Amino acid sequence: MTINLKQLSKLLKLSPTTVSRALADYPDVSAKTRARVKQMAIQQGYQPNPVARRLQKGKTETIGIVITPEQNYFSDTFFIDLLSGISNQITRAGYELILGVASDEEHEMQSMRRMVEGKRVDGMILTLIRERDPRVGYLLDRDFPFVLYGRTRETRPYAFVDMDGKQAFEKACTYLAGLGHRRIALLNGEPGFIFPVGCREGYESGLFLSWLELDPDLIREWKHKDPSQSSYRWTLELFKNDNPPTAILFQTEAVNGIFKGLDELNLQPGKDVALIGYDDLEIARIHRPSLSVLRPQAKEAGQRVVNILMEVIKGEDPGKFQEIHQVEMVIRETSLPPS
Amino acid sequence: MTINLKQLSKLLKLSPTTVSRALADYPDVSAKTRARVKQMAIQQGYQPNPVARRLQKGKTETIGIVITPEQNYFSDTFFIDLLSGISNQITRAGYELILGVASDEEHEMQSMRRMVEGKRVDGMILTLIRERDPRVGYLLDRDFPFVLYGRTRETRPYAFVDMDGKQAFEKACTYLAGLGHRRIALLNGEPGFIFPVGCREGYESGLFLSWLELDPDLIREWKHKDPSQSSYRWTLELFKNDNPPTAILFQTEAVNGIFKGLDELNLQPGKDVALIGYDDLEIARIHRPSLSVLRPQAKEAGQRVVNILMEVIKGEDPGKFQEIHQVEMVIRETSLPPS
DNA sequence: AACTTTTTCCAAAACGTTTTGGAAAAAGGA
DNA sequence: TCCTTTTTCCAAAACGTTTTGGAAAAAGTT
Repeated sequence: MTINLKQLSKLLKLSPTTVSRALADYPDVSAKTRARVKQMAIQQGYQPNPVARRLQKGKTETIGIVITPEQNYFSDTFFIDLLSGISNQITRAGYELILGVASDEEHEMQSMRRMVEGKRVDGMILTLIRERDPRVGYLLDRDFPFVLYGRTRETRPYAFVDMDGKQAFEKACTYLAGLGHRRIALLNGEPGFIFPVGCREGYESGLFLSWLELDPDLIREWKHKDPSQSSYRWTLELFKNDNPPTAILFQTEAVNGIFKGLDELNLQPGKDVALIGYDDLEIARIHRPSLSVLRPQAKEAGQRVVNILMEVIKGEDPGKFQEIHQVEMVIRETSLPPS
Repeated sequence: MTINLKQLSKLLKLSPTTVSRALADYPDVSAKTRARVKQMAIQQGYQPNPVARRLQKGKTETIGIVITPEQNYFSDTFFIDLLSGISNQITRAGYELILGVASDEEHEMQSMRRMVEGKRVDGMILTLIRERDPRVGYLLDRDFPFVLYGRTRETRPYAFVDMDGKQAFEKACTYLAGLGHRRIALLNGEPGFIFPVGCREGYESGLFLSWLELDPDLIREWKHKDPSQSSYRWTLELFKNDNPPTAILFQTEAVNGIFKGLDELNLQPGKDVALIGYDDLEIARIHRPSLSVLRPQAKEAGQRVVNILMEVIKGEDPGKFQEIHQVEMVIRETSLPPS
């Protein structure tokens, strides 16, 4: 069960060197002994001790990620899908994923530094990226391998996988305009993070392409810590406008607050107000009427992040890996023409 | 930055032995040199290479956990709170938390075996426990340290931290009965998992203590994979009863389906039907009327799990560590007397 | 002063791999 | 047969710690 290389080689009457090389498919061990070694290894359930291998190889075979619960990141399926893609791909590479949970920005940095400076990981994965993200500068400064899920303001080249939020919101916006909506509101995510920036760009571009005016009164931002509460208040406020919107674009995370607000205003989602959310959370499918959404492929993105990180760890130029993934639109019941 | 012990000892004109022992506060190094060593270590930013230490110590200093996304485990704050408590405590101990994400029961086992048989962890944390859980037998068979968050059917002693679901549901049930409710329904979690068992026991005990009859028509179970959909159907079905309930106990996870069902039946939550959910998710606080809940202290539980696991790894008898934590009841707006 | 005890330090071994740099054995070529 | 090349194997070193088992130096005792 817990046999090691020396014992295995004794059993085979071979040197540890040969056994090690046989298992690693080196060409300088004969096919016959290689087969014999492999068979015995399986029979004895031999698995090389990862800690010893790491020491010798000078690698930790480990990737780090730090998540923060205060931001409602785990709500529903999106993040776990991303994590699932990451985890599976890391396992496939024979690596380990170590997880840090930090309560705020400061602890987030602290947790990352422990991993990096403590030589506990070979690379980092960063999520929930801010517009100016100190983590990116930190990692670039010490030339440490990392990949972002998202983007940030940084002139030096770095690797990232991002969803094309701009294109997604542009698509949703022009779609609604095509249906005849003229007053389209944007309930955007918290300023400071990078994602809402793209959403806004796409929204404005969509308006422009549809020959619609941008009305600042139709744009608001909710708080990450409390998406429902802030979006609820914001929805009420929005319809005090004497020329209220007939459609709203938003992140699905905030949908409970919007539904609540519309309900209070006696407005029916889909019928009186068209809605398209970003992220296909469970609530979107379950709600009646079901919510039209923009659906990012989180699992695939997670896998790409890992594959890229492996290349960067190998020494490839991070600047070569900058991927922007398209986002599909799922039309359900809340994206009707204005009544 | 990346100085190692040998280099540090050269700088100090001491042997690596002495430096190592000085940093570890061994008594056989003089106070003077200890101070000198520590100061230089800080100045040079020396941190012992964890991989090398692990090899020498014969420990991985790593704890494993496997989560499964298909079950809606990550919904909202509960699980991330648990994970947060676990992670923080593990870091405090100088350990690492490695995470596996498995899509189903089979991969869950596979991921765990890789950690255990691949000597990648010193101990396992298990969550989302089934009534008969093969993971527990597996770990007990090979005498591998682990702690459950939850319980299972197993005669051999093992360590666990569990919430007192029985007491919680009993408390909620007698509370509702005390308000005058005579028809109290239970919308329980999926059979096969351990948690609904306790909920049911508490529910039945609560009825008994309140001199109420148990009516099997008032008990249903929803599916883990799709809590909202199944609980929605179940809610509609429940009120076809010619003697419908005036109150429902359930896991908050399923609340969207219940709200949806009640809405369709033109029943107002809180007013026409009293509701108490288990788990204080965001939706519970945000909803109007706000949802009365049973609130488990997930973070504290996570910390206890880790502390216990550390003891078990040290060789303590796991049977000594069996904790059942009380659950507090938070009365909000959905637990009024029957109208 | 001579002996004992305590304090302070360190060389060497060990943890379990992989890699380096040959060496022995087999095969091929003349 | 003898020399060269190729194939097959392995001893030793290395990765960076901690621990073991002293040894030297200092302090204390008589």
